[in-house]
Amino acid sequence: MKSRLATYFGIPNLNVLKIPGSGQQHVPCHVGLCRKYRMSKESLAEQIANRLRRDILRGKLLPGMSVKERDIAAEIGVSRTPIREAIRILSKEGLVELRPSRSPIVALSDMSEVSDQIEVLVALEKLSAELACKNASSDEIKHLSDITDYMANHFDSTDPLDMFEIDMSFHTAIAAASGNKALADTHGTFLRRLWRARYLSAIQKRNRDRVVNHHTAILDALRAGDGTAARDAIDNHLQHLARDIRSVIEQETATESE
Amino acid sequence: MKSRLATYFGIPNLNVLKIPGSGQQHVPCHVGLCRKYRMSKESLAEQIANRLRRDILRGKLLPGMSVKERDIAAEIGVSRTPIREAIRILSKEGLVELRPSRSPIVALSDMSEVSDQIEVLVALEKLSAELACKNASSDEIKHLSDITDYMANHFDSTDPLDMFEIDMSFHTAIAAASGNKALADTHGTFLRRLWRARYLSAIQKRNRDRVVNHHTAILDALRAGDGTAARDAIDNHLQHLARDIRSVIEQETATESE
DNA sequence: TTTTCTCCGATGGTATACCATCTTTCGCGG
DNA sequence: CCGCGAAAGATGGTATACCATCGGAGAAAA
Repeated sequence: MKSRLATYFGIPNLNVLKIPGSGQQHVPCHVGLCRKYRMSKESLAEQIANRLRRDILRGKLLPGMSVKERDIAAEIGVSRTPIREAIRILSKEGLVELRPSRSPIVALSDMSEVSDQIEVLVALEKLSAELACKNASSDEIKHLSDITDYMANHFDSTDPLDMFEIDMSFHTAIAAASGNKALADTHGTFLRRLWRARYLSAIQKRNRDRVVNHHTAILDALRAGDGTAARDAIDNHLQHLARDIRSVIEQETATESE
Repeated sequence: MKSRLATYFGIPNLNVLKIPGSGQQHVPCHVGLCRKYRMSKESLAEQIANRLRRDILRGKLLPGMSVKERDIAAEIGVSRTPIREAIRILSKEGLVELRPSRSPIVALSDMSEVSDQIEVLVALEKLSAELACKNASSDEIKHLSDITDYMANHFDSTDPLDMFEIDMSFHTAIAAASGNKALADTHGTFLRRLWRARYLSAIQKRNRDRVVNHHTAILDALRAGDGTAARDAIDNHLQHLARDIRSVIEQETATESE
């Protein structure tokens, strides 16, 4: 019997053959085989964290739901140890909330928390843009340019979710172009935390021209190496985003309290 | 026999009585007793993380040293499980570096990384100050004022390490006064990451007047609710700090390569 | 019927055992 | 003497077992 984990991650039969109740004595090490067969260099815990993160961000696990170690372990077919570790990873990212001697729950972010996070994200991204003006390589600029072009040309013919991810990659690329790793990491953390709110907003408030214009303005400032203009362009872009997110959340909470 | 952990954390005899080799069957739960006796609400892993964090930041564990789960577990007298978790916590804070299938090592922050982190810290603290202008309560302002007064009056008669921690609390208090929890948390993370570099710099470049003047300027801006002035004052203060840190690190690396 | 208390099940925390991998060292052949 | 390979030790990754705690269900008392 092939474990659900194997199925989920597309690991072939030769790997992770698990007979329920047989213990783990003769089961090959996942990581080891993964590495040997060049399948995955992540530890089980990281893979599980990725899986749970996606489930949370996509809404399969809703805010407030409890995340039980044993249940998830049984569902995936691994022991509790890597599940625990995955949950800790997600808690550090702010996606789940640990409670002493209780099940962790999927973090429920109210409006004020989301607003706070947006505020920080804006500051980080403005700094990213400013630094990118000095440090971005021509390749990185081209990458940003390609993303913008693609969005302009395929906005209406692409799945909204895909387009959303492309949009995200634009912002991630700016953070990367800053050349400041600590900044890019932290920026990425906040982007992930806001993923769900951004996603909900993005699929509702689709506005090709606005997005493309904003991105173009940012790109122009980066090309010109004008730090102040880049900050302003980012600020303008994200203030619109913040407004959209707020309106979506208000709408969502209003629906819930009906 | 009292375990070293108990000794280390000042936990009295009734708690965490551990007979080496006796297993854990009849040993009371640390957390439980801790809570019952109002001793500590932290889990073992968190306590260990705190201990290791201090050891790293104070220089007992030097950058580049390996952090072996088994050794630490044996030294403290607990199992590897909470040690693992503690190490993960520290890795998320950037204090230790995880390596696949290798011992984690204490993060060695070269100049460029520290510079990057300072850059982010400055941005976060400028935002904190700006927000604090709007959101700080009179109590919070008074707290900041008290800290500044204390530093002015006791700078030379206080242990440099204590004075350093007081200085840190000034900056933490500003972040808290922003009213933005996500911001305060992230700011705290960067402050911790830079603890060692800041500490080394602080004990070398003691300059009462400069620090007090800077803090006073920041405080005045906060009182006036002048966001721009607050940002500038913070920026000025931290640019001096950055310069000091850089010079200390240059000096340190020069000494090492002798 | 309501309230309180007790007990048990669910769940997270910790300890221990085992496995895969990597590193290092030692031995053998050139 | 040198280089290569195999075996053993060190170390992180995972599985499993046990314990303390907490909350709710059910019983007992008001």
